[in-house]
Amino acid sequence: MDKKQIGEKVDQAASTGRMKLGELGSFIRDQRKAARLSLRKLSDQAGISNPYLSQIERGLRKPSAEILQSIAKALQISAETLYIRAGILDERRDSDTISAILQDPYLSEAHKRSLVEIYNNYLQLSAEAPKAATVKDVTG
Amino acid sequence: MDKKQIGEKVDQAASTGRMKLGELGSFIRDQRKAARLSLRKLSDQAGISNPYLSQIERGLRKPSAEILQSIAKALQISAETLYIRAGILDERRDSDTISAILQDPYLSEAHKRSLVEIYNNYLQLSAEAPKAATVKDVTG
DNA sequence: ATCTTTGTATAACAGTTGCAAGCACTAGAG
DNA sequence: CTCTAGTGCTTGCAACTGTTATACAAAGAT
Repeated sequence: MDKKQIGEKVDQAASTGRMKLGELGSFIRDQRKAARLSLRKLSDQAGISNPYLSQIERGLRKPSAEILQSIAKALQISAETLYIRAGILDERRDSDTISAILQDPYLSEAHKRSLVEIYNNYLQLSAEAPKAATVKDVTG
Repeated sequence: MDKKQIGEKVDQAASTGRMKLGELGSFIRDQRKAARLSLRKLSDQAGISNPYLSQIERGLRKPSAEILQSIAKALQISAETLYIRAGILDERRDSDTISAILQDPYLSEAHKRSLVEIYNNYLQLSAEAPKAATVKDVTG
């Protein structure tokens, strides 16, 4: 990888970061408008300064998780929604139930397998259900 | 609420915050030691400076979600674990499995109830599991 | 004994986060 | 028309986050 390619990689990473902040900001602004709130109203309710909220919406600043939490609460949406958009949290997979079972910290491997199997049996009894997912499908 | 009570409230909140950072730091140190890693080794693997990791472990600094993510990855634990301890994420994610079962669009109510019951039975067979969660607990 | 590793202290520093004060503009009321 | 209230943004700044470099004491290894 020569210098030109390294330069391109860096530029790409930088603009990707900015895009993420812009998306988050746009999303917050959209939610705010959907809630019929002015920027000042939302900032008051979230307990943050209105210039700062403005900067966040325009993607100029990267707010901490705490600020995101405050905004989410004021918007009456889940904080996780904002965390996901901010890149703090991963997006849940499609096969939530199996995924949740497999990641449960309190289940043994044997119990996990049993639950997955029971779950798949139940799916087969439901005409509207998708094709039964396997453990392999989930772990990829 | 008179001034004395307000003062006590503020003091309590402040010390609660400090306790939270100390808990997080202790947890990270415990995990590090369980993994038989030196502070310098973990900081290298996490890509953060060792004095900073030391300060985090001693509860002197409040790391960003990104730093927590790096530490979690180096410790091979989920970032969510650290987020919860840092107060970024609610512990209600602990009942992910039940929550996922209940929200699964392809399960009938009867099947949901059955799966939850089986899950709770498995929890009771595990000494380390938390107290069995009920459907009511999850839905709030 | 010496040398290495470990965790911590400290200071200086750069960059970032979030705020307060203030500005420019628009819409509506009188 | 003027004035007021509301709106979103600009700017400068303080505090914080995270780094680097250096140093030290204690523990562990040879």
